[in-house]
Amino acid sequence: MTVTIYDVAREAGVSMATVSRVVNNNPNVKPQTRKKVYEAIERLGYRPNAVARGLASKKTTTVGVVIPDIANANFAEVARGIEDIANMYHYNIILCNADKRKEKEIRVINTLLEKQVDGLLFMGGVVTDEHIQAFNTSNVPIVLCATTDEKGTMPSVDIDHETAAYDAVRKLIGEGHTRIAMISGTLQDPANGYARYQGYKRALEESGIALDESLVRVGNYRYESGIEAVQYFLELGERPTAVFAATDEMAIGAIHGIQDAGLSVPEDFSVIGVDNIRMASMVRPLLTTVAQPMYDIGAVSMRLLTKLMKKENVEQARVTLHHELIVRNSVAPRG
Amino acid sequence: MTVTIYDVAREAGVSMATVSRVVNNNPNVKPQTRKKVYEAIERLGYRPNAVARGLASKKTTTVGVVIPDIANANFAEVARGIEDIANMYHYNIILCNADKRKEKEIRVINTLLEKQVDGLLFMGGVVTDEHIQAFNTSNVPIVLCATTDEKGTMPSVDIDHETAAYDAVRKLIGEGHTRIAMISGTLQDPANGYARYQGYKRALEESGIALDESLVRVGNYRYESGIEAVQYFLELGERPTAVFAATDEMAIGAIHGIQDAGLSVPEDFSVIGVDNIRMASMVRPLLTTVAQPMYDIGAVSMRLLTKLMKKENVEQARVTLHHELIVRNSVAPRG
DNA sequence: CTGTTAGCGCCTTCAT
DNA sequence: ATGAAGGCGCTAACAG
Repeated sequence: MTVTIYDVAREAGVSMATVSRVVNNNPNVKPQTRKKVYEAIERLGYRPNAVARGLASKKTTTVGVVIPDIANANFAEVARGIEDIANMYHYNIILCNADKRKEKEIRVINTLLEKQVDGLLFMGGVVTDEHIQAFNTSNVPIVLCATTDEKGTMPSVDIDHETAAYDAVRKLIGEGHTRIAMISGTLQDPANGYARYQGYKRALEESGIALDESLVRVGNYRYESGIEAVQYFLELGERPTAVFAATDEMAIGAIHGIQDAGLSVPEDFSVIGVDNIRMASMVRPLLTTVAQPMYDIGAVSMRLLTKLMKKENVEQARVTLHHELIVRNSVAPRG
Repeated sequence: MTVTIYDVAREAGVSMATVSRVVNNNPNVKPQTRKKVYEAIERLGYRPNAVARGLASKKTTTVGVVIPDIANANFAEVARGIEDIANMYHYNIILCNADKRKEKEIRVINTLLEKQVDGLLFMGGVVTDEHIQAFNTSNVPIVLCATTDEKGTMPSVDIDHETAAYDAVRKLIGEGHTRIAMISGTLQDPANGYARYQGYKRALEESGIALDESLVRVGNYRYESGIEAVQYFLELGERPTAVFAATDEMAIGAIHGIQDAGLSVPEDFSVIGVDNIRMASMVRPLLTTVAQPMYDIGAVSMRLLTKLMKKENVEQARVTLHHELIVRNSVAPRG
């Protein structure tokens, strides 16, 4: 049924070892022999069995990527960065989704490890002690991609979320706003949640603006929660004039919530987000936001992983990439 | 270094076979023995090696999913359907992206086959003869998911794109529109391209509306091409009053292009799309569109694949799921 | 209910 | 430059 290396060897009149060599591009094969083997492979339609190869060589040349949330808009771009570098180093990558459920994330990590991947990328979710515990059972390197662990013990590639938020709010303050609301993520989320909230607080503090807790709403990162938050803000006695959303998707919800109430962005209300998802350019007005270098986050984390897999020594295992304010049309000076 | 089934056997004072049995939930093990083995596993931190297991059993309990375009908005929802069913049948799924490049799609298919997946899902891309040829070298079942091959030789799960387009255009006609433009996909794409164009033509024909080729623009499925198309329409002497876009993303581009020109949707211009991507509800006005049952497409195709993998006999290997018109706010009667 | 024994398809020394 | 042979870690009959 299935044709094996042995069949090819017989067909070509050589030994299995030789076939193995040509399949693996080992230079120690006479060109003529190589040709014979290739012909036999062609004739028989031989396809190497990666499972057997993995068992024998103890390497699978594949890295597993766990995606806590496949619907996350950042994901595709990060994945592209990962893949480009992976291809460059001849690794296959396999993606596994975990639906944002911690239990499933752990399960997926274990599945990938059982499959003997040569390395693991954990992308953009919250990293708990349970995760760390699962990571610790691994004897292949793991790097966090677009996230970090609080303790800072794992290799990781991410931006400085606190400063990103800080810069966004500074932009609003720079335009003269003082009543600045925030639509936050859950504060249990260190990166997209807590850190961004801290950045908001710091920017206000530095400008001598008192923090007004009634101006902070916790959302769930989704569009709808942006709408809800803004509806709440609009009913406040003393309305804010600007809102900082911890993610673009919530920022876009905010824009629409404001527009649905008959107000205009940015004339009546300025809105700024973080992430620079593709949709930020697919909304009216175009969203002003702080861009994360998604592609680079993916590329750099994969590059870091290749080094770790090759046991090259890396100077800096926690890298922080730069974010950038993207000025578009959703922020205006206070009227 | 790595602990194997053999180590566990020694530690528990049983044979490898017994350890294998408990790991695989074979009922033929005395509870007491089972307990001993579990304890040994715990003590040693044993993790089964899926590669070795795959080689020995000739099954990997994993199915590969090739994703021609990871940025495609439908993808996440389809993937969710696939996964839910896969979990139900205890299959792991591994995703492989191919960046919409045919050459890479073929490569990914081969990689997955080399990895000895038990089945393959090819999701939503154009299926060429080269694809078919690659599929034919497989000795595991393959099903097309959210796409079909022209010849109709492969198992597949999809909607009827021609009728979906037809229904969308009928809706426009029902509202009194007669000058109806279309933003099409590339006509080489049988499903999202050609079939939807055919549906457009049929709807016009049936209503006695002459096809005006100047009202058809070919886009590339992306937002920007929706904007461009509509800019072109707006410069026409006799403007259309409604536009049918072959995909929601182009439809949303159309909405914004119209708005950017100072006109209103749907007052000045009706817009309808196909797909019902999540963003269709994240735009103003909300997009009227024809919904594809993405989750179901994923779920049904995975279910079909499980049957094929178990060699159960399936009555109908090409299934067509129903689409549905979702009336929202982007279509109005002709003014 | 448990142990023994062959492989699964390939890589990898070690000879030659 | 090539071949022979011993595993890699596990499953699957087959015996008992």
